[in-house]
Amino acid sequence: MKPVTIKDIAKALNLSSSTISRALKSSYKISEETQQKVKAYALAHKYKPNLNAQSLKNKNSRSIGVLVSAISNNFFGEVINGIESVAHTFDYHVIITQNHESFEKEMKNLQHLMWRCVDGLLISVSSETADYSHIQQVFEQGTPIVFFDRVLNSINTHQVIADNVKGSFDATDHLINSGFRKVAIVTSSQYLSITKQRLEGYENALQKAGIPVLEEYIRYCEHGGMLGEEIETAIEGLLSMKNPPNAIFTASDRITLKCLSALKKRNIKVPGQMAVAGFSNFSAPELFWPPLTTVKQPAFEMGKKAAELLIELIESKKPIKKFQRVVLPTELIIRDSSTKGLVQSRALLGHK
Amino acid sequence: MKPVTIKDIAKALNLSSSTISRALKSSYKISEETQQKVKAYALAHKYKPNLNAQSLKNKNSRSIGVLVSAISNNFFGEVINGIESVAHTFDYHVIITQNHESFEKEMKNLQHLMWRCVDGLLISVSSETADYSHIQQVFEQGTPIVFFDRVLNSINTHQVIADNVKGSFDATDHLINSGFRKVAIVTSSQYLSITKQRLEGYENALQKAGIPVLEEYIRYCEHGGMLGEEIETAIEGLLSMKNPPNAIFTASDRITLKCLSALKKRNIKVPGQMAVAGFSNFSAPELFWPPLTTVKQPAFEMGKKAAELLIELIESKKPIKKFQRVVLPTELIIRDSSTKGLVQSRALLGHK
DNA sequence: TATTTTAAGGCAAACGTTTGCCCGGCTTTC
DNA sequence: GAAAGCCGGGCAAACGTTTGCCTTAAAATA
Repeated sequence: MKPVTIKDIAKALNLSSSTISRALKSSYKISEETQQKVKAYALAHKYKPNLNAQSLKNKNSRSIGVLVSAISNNFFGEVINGIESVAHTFDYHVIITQNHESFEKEMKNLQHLMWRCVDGLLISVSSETADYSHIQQVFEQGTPIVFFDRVLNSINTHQVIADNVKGSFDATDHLINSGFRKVAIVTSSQYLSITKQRLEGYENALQKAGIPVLEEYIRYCEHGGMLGEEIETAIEGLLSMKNPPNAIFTASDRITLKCLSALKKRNIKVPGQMAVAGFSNFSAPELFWPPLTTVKQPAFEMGKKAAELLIELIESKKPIKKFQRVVLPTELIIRDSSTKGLVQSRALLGHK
Repeated sequence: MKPVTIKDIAKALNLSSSTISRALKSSYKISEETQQKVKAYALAHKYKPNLNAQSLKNKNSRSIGVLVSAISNNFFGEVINGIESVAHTFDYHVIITQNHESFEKEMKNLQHLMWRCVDGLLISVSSETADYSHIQQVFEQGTPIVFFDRVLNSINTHQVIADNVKGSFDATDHLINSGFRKVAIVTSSQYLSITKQRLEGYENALQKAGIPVLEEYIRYCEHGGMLGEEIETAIEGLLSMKNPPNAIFTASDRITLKCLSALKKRNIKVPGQMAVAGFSNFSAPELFWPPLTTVKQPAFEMGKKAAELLIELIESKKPIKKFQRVVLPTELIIRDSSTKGLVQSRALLGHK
């Protein structure tokens, strides 16, 4: 019934607790023979170290904390799968926290994780996060951190991101090449690294085509699209222009979804009246109407790589000074939402 | 830098540790005056009890474990949001584990959670789970458990489920009333409670309409649709019948999605050649083509209720003998995928 | 032979809380 | 006036591990 402890083993084998502890750790101070005996007994009796006791003593917890905006977001769901896949093989536990794009919640979650003595943090900041002193602080206290997706450049540590510049360049370029020269962008808050990067790719593509960048074609969503009216305002603003766009590049899962809803509500046909392409990791973009042209990020790999780097950071004896910035390739998948007629009409014919 | 401990407070206030501990807990053994003093000091110095020390002493952890199949499933994502909403107000932490419909993983996760000394469990079993001895065991050891969604009747504790019988009755009935009398069902593994319940509703609706239940119209997916070929086999089986169905009722998020993909791949028009309605909590079913008729479960409420019951179970002084079976209402939302012509043609016209 | 080294392991304190028991002083009760 | 009953609080052990330091005996060195 009761779990077996080191003391139990000590008593059974007529040794002291310290010997057991050391034997299980293969300390050089314990003879090979004794080690074997102890390990065999431990295995046979399913000894599991008491995590709380270990944590109390070592001031760690064999767990890593994850800060994301929302797990219902398919992208983050996949990232977490990647994180767990490596964390579990290294026997770390993953504690997931969601901030729902709220700075307030992000701070609370961070505090909570620190209280839980997590050994390291995997962070993708909220779209409201303009002030990073809370993160800076725990970083300076020595907590290992790896950023992914939405990174903070002011904190010198590993980063794992998608090639946002190229991804949005590809999408915008594709829209332009498909005949849409009036391309708007609906994106997250200015604070976010991904916003800056995706904006850069968007502007690069326009520049390449010799199209001037219109400020009014760029719409930010302070709360990353969490608030319904954000998107409504953005779409309404774009549509009511004297020279409205005929294509929209949407910069995230949630924004893509809400933009499409907003357009549908207004009976704007996509792609007939408005072409759409966006960053997104939906599980079935081909089932949408229209099938969505998407820039897909390698979410699972991102989580995997970030977790690997973090655990390396945690377990490294000597402090690591050289930090990596891992950039993962994105993939543009062209479907109907961004095309001018052809594919669409085939689809229509199919439904006759 | 170092977090303040009870000992620090004791030293500062010239009291003993035990007094501090009791004062913070408002023990009757400590005078009102001293309590005030201690609490004020604790607050001022941001005292946070060391969780590991508490857990070690009390053999609990102020955390609850959650067993689900996959958080990328929108339904479970929402359930977890509900769970967290109440857990956090009661200062419990939520540890989420995914089994990806694997019995093996479910057992591992359960063991891991027990190792972490979770104070209680929120369980929705995997579709492979036919043997529940692992759950039975921790239950008998006294761990509070609340089941949700996919429940186990053999273990006597609280259950929170959706009204699966009525939900699938509604959907099937609606399909029949829309003119589809050859309704098949693609569902999860036979083991699951939701499968049995949803099958019951399906059969009730057929019975009401005087339609005999055809065994070949019922297709199970042992792995809940995790394996691509499961759905392929099911769809292929249905389509190759001498008397194929003209409507499919799909019993879960994942199955709905994969069935639609499989149909699309075969160029079967929905709803022209095959009507579809299914259980699902997609965030934007109206953006699919066709817009999906869905039975929506109150996922957030389910998580909330389950967590409330669990925490009550955990914190109750006297053992609770009387267990509830909470049944939450479902909602049928009719869209194009299940209709015969009218709405669909409107949609087509709109795209001309 | 006397001394140092090494190997193998034990002792006990420590991590931060909790809690059963004890204690001194004051008020009550007979 | 002595016994009993609070009241407010302290002592110390315990939870299960870890680790610095000590001990012992044997082996190596001088």
